[in-house]
Amino acid sequence: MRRYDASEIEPRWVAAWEAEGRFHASEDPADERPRFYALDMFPYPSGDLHMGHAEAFSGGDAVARFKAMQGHNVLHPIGWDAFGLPAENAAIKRGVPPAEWTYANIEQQAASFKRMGMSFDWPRRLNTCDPSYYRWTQWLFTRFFERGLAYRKRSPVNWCPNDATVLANEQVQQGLCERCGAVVERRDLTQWFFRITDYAQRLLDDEPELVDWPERVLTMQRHWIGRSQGAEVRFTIKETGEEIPVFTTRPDTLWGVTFFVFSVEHPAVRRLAELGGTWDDVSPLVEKARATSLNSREAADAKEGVFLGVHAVNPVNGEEIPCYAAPYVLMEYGTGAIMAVPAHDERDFAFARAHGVPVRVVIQPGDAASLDGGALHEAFIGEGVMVNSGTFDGQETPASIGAVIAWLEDQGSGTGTVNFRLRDWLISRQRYWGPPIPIIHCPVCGEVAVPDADLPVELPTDVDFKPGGDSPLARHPTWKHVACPTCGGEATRDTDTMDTFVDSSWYYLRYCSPGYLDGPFDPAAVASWMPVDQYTGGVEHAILHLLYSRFFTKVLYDMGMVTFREPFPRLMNQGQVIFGGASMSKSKGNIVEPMPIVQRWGADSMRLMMLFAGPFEDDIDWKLVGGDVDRRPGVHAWLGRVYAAVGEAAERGDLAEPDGLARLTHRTVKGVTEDLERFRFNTAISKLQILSNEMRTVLDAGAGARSAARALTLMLAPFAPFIAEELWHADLGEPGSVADGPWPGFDPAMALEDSVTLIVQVDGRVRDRIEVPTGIGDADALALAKASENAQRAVGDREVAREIVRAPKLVNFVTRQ
RNA sequence: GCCGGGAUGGCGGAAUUGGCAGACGCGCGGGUCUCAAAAACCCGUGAGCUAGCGCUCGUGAGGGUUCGAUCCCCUCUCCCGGCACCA
Repeated sequence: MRRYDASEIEPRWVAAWEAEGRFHASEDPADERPRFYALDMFPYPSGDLHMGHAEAFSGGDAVARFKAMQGHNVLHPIGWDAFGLPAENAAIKRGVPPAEWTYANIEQQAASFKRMGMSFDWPRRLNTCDPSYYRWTQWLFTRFFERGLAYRKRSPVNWCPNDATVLANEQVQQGLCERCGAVVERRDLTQWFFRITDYAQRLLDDEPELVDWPERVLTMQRHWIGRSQGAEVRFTIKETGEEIPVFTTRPDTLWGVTFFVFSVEHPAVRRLAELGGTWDDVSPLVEKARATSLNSREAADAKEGVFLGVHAVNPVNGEEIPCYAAPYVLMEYGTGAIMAVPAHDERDFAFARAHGVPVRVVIQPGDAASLDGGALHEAFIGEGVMVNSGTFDGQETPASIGAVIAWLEDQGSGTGTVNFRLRDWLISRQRYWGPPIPIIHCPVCGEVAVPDADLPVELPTDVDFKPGGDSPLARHPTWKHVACPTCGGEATRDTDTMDTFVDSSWYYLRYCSPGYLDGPFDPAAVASWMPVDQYTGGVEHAILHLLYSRFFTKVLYDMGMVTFREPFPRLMNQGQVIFGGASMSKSKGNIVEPMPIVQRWGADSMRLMMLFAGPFEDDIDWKLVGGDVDRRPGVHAWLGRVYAAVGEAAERGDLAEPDGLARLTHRTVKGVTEDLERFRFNTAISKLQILSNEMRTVLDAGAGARSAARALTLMLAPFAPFIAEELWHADLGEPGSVADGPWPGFDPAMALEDSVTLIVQVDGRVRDRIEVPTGIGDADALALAKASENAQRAVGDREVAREIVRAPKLVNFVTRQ
């Protein structure tokens, strides 16, 4: 008997597909097939492909191939997110220029993808570090700049001392650098930002257009945007007369304000403390805060804080209350100062207790008893009735909040407002491996965008790219010196580069027309492909890449460059590939790589292992499902059986096929089609295994199975494209590529089981099983059930009180107890 | 602390609308073939009781609804992920 040998089959088809130029999306206007844009998050070239890529792309490719077989004109592009810190750091470690290292990895990954049989539209490949790409990243920056969406400001920012660069808030995880894990520091620096906060509300409003996003990603984004409705209330500093606004979600507690707190970084703190004669006490707190990261792991002690020696006047009642500076108030949220209501806020309560500030109850809980005679043991933060609040007494939350806001606005001491947690996106980096920010600083004209005709501003190659205190570009002797585009005078280039997430915020648009020279993308091509029909990628981008891309798309929409507001209506997150319950890492020594598996058992087996291991969105623990690379995977053995069975079925030609097999084939087509639509690869493969098992039985009985074999081969193609192509040609003798389909259809009547098992229960317990025709009626089913000896014995001499009949599935006799 | 998702055999996991729990696969046990082994193929495989027909128990724990619950409701435990002084 012939033997399945992936190492003989697969390289042949890699070469054949390459030679005939398969998998190109058609731009022919006469091509009337519906278009389908299947996009996988593009990889980062920091080495060869890892297990995460293998998992994600096995799934993404199955979808792309499935859609193509169904008759869609599929765009399934590939490219590389090639700029950025990891590649740069790896290059530095190896002592080679980042470009050299990056391009070498790209070629390796491209070769691996080809060996895996990914159905990419190769001529469209792009990479973000290519000047022909980042020219347009820079062009987009200048458009943002013109619209006031890119701006420079000095502010406290996240600084990674190890990578020697600033980081976006989104890149700080629990106070640590997302990339290297170093403790992030806080520095006051002048940096470039994108005004994503202008789009905060729209990022929420357009959520209904994200028709198929994982719920957890939506909640993460919602939480990150962090919308709070409330009021801005203006307090006056008694000693200076200046107004200091605060944000509160509970203006109904204004009558319970007993002190006022500034963030230690608030610009007024030093001045007020000096005025109040307390600066010597306050300054150590300020110094301490400066050294702590913005997203510090340790929340500041809510009790820590110092009296400033000045007072604030409560606008609702004119009361004078003490002002403090305390680290528990964040400069980054709200206005950097708060009105403190200890009776109704946990942190304010703890602070008040520690500093001997009075606690005044102004919200009475529904059950007044829980106030314990007015002596609070903890803050009451729930809803209730206003008390001790002048004319507002008796009003109930939440209606009271609106009433107070209306009154504040009438009084001119406050306004209803919305506050967001989202901060502007810090995009400048003091590193070499990114697109230079296309701005020229002119002593006369200020910040001037590099004219379109001068783009791209190319990265110099003769530069010491190692990270240092400033940008490597600043250290180049000549690069930054240019004439001002506006006045012609001496000026200097901005020497920072852009965050790599800027590059990846628009790559999906570039894929639609990768060689386009008149803009970042051809509007007609984008109109015909976008939005992406199915986006696949890791959940680690739940906030970063996905939020930024949504923001970019909305800006482009406002610019009239695209006609849609959301780029990715459908998103699927594949699970992580882990090992022994933990992520794979060099330090743990538990790294498994896909290519050795491909070499040993073939790409088809590797892909099937990934997709059969469990639901696509669940994590895969390779320790549990992968085993030793030298041990033959179960799916490989299965492919061997398929190879044999399809071969035998083909040899028997048109020998009659049992009706049962034909029915199973139709049922399998129905099930696999539905499973593929829902990313249920594991159950789809299981159904194919059931079909191939049945084929084996039929063949062993001497019957034919050719049409089952043909359908099986077609349905196998999205998962195991090589063996499917081989069987299609060599065994079934079909013309063309199996990848062109067409995807098999099914007859709904044939997809029904011809008989089902009728369950006979007595008091809910299964007592008999009877094979009955699918179309059996209730009366016949009941008659059969009554005739069951097993059921009769179980009923015994008890009386049947009720008969539940659900033909054709079940009859339940309920006896009188 | 808050938000989201989970918990099913030795393992990965199946199970339309509430209707045979454990599909499919791995592993394991037995067998065929072989001088032997590997491979391949066949049979078995939730637990307990039983000579057998069969019976009982069983989807994290406890309760509820129902003729019937892995599925719906309530309470709880544990696990994973995210956020974490957000005023």
